[in-house]
This record gives sequence, structure tokens and C-alpha cells, in this order.
Amino acid sequence: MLDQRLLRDDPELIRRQLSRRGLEVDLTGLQQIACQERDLEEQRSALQAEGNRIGREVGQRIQAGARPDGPEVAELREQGNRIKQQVAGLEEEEKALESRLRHQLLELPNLPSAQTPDGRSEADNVVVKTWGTPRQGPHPDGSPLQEHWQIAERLGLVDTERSVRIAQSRFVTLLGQGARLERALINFMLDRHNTAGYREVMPPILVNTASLTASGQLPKFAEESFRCAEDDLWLTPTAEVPLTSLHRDEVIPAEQLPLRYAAYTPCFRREAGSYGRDTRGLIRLHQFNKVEMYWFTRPEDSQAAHEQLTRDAEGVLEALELPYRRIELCSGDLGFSAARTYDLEVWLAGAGAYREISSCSTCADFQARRAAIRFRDGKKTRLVHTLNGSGLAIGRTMAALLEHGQQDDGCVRLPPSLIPYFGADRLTGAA
RNA sequence: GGAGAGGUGGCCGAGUGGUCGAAGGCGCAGCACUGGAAAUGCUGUAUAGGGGCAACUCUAUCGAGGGUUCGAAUCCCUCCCUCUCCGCCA
Repeated sequence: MLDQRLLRDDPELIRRQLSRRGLEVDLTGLQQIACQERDLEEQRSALQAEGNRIGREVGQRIQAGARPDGPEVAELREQGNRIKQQVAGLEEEEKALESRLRHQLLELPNLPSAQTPDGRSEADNVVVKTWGTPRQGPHPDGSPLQEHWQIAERLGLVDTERSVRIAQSRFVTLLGQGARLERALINFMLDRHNTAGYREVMPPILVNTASLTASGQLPKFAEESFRCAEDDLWLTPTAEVPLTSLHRDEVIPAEQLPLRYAAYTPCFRREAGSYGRDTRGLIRLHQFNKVEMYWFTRPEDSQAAHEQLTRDAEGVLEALELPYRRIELCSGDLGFSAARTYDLEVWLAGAGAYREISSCSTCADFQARRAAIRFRDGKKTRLVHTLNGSGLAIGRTMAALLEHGQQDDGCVRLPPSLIPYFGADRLTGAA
């Protein structure tokens, strides 16, 4: 959420920054509401001060011997009642304005950071670096490299047809070595992050409306999440949601910062409006597994933290020997809560394309303001900065491993770092 | 699901209509004392919003929301949460 004071003082700055996202908004109305609300508050609190004074005086007179039902007390009562009515009227107006203001502010995305490059769409994103050598087909025997879903089905790692029976399309059932590899990847990543100093978290994956609002999924993107209608609970679309709310409404002691967490959770997304896209395989599912990293930092540390967070995600890809590149998102392609984002794209050898596997963002104080997460800075409290990054999306990691490690004898070789977790150096489809 | 108890400041805990943002204690910070520390003493120590360059000041907040009253932590209503016991259950 954007700062109300900034809205009152410099709406032009907000307008300019939002237009970098391709969002043209007229903020004059909103600014007026904000100022009007502040004026009302001033009037109201002055009246309340007067009312408090009268209340005190009644008490004093009665204690000094005045009769509670005498004329002088009755006069004060009369005044008190008048003020009470006026206050009630002002309060009502104020509440109405406040709620309008809040609702509209909750709909506005974060301001892009000064470092974020300008641009209108995905096409304007910037390749920051590439790592590793993308494997190009075909196999030595001349047969083309396969896509991960072909390999997965051939080796019996997944069962798509039966998944529809159990749930719907866009769900997957992992079997045998497929299930085992998924589990190995989760453990591998969590252990890695643990060693790097992230505290492991296993949060609830049903989250309430306040949590989704705090991290920015609500109110604007309600159609993206699955909802349990009878319970004010939603299936979390990412561990970012419970991790943000882990410290919602808290004041964190400054010496505890930065706080770093890593959580594995299943993630649930309705993927509304993506009909026909990525219909095969593990790329786009209603339910997928992900290990998420999350930082709470002092504002002055968040930029360095963003680099470190991204490096930590890259470290997972490097340990798995998967070629990737780092993309910096342009202002027009930023997610709702992000001020600045690096996407990591892994090379899918069979598809012959880079595919997003991690998104590492700093949200500056945007989520912290929604979630009221502060830290103590001397005498004052200030908003923290929050950062999140996938480390990594498990299904997409498996896809990349299958495509990257496929051999012409039909099996899939795994990187050495994964062998202790998986218990074998290759997938053969036996078991 | 049934029965009971309870939600007060960073923590413990007092407070059943009047000047209470709230006694007392703990903790924390500063100062004094000390060679240094402990102990002791003194002082200070909530959050949010508004006004002011500032000192400071106004308003709100005792789980949340509503009500009664000139005045509510205290009385009334609704809701939420926590704990204990019973039942059920991975």
C-alpha cells in the first residue's frame, strides 16, 4: 500500500511512478479525499477535546457539592450532548472517507524502484547475465531432445490422465521415481537454505483474507486464488503469503534484522485466463510445490539483500548444474507488490527455451505498510522492507532436470549434488 | 461438538462509572554512587493519527465492534481469540 502522507503531499510523484508501469491514474480525487479526511479528523478531535473538558467539569462540580440534577450541571449536560451529536456526525463522514481511501489505495500497485529499467512489457526486460551452456539437441544418435512431459510419461514419473480423475486438468500425480525426485528436490533446497542461514518454516497453507491482503494478492486478484467459501480461508498461492503475515502487526527488535526464512509449501493457483497455455507437463499447474525464501530487512539494507537473495536462488540452479539466465523486469512487467524484480529463467533443453523458475523481488515497504510490520529504530518505529524469492519452483526444476539430463539410452542423469538425496545417479523408470 | 474460566502496557499484575493511558513490580535506558562492576538511589520508558521548526500539544486505543452516560478499562449487547476438562480424531 502506498503512503497516505505521500498521497497528500506529492500525488504527482505517485502518478509519474505508476505511469512507468503503464498505469495512468488520476489521483486528484484520491488526494482530495485524503486531505478532506485529515481536515475532518482535526475538527473532530478539537470537538472531542471540548467534550472531554465538559465531562471533567461535571465531575469536578459534583464532587465540589453541586447537585447532579441541579441547573448548572443540566446546562453542561446539554452542551455535552450537543457535542456528542456533532462528533457522531463527523465520525460517520470520516469513516466513510477513510474506507473509500483505503479501498482505493489497496488497489494501487507498488511504485517501481529507481533502479528498475523503464519499459512497457516483457519485451523490454533486460538480460543481466547468463550462466552455463544451454544444451542443444539432437542426441548423438540423431533423435531429437524430448520435452520433459514426454520423458516423464515414458519413464512413468507422472500420471496425467488419472490426475484428472482425482481432481481436474492442470493437476499432476507423481509416481515412483517422480515422487521421489520431487521430495529429494524439496529436501535438497531446504537443506541448502538452512545452511546459508535461513530459518525453516512450515506454515499453514490455508490463509485468511487479511493475510492475502497484506502481501498484495487481495483485493485485486481474488480470481487467482482458490477460496474455502464457508471459512474465510484461501489456499495459499505462494508461501510469500503466510511468510509475510508471520510478522504481521509486529514491531521487530532492530537487532533481529535481517530475518530470513525458507519455507516449502504446496501452492495453489486458479490460473484463470491461461486456457491452452502450457497444457502439458509440469510447467503450469493448479497445485505445485515451491521452496520460498523471504527476508525482512531494514530499509537501508534491502538493496543488498535483494542481490543476496537472488544469488541464493542462483546458487540452487548452479548446484544442480542447470544453465540459466537472470532477467531484470522492466517497470511495465513488475508484479503488483514488487518495486524491483529479477527473474531467473532456466534452460529447458527439450523445449529449446528459457523458462521462468524463480522470481526474486523487493517490495520495499509496500507489504510492510499493508501488514503493519515495523522495527524499532531508537525511539521510533519504522516500516521494514520485505523481499521474496523462489528457491526454487520444484516442478519446473524437475522439468529442467529431465530435459537437461536426458540420455540417448532413455534414462536421465542427475547432477552429483542430488545423488545423496535421490539415492541414485539416474532416473530409469524402473520402480 | 459439550461444559467452564479468561482476554489490561515489552512481561507479570491491580483497578466495578468521574480528571485512568491506567497503581505496583519485572524488564529496559539514562544519570548518580564505584577503580570497574554488582547492589542501591533518582529519572525516564506504549502505539497510531493530527498540528508545530521545535519544546510541545490534541485525539483515539485496556481482545474487536456496537450501546447506555455529561463522563466507560469498569455497566449492557454481539462477535473473535486463548486456556482447562469431556467427547471425537491424524
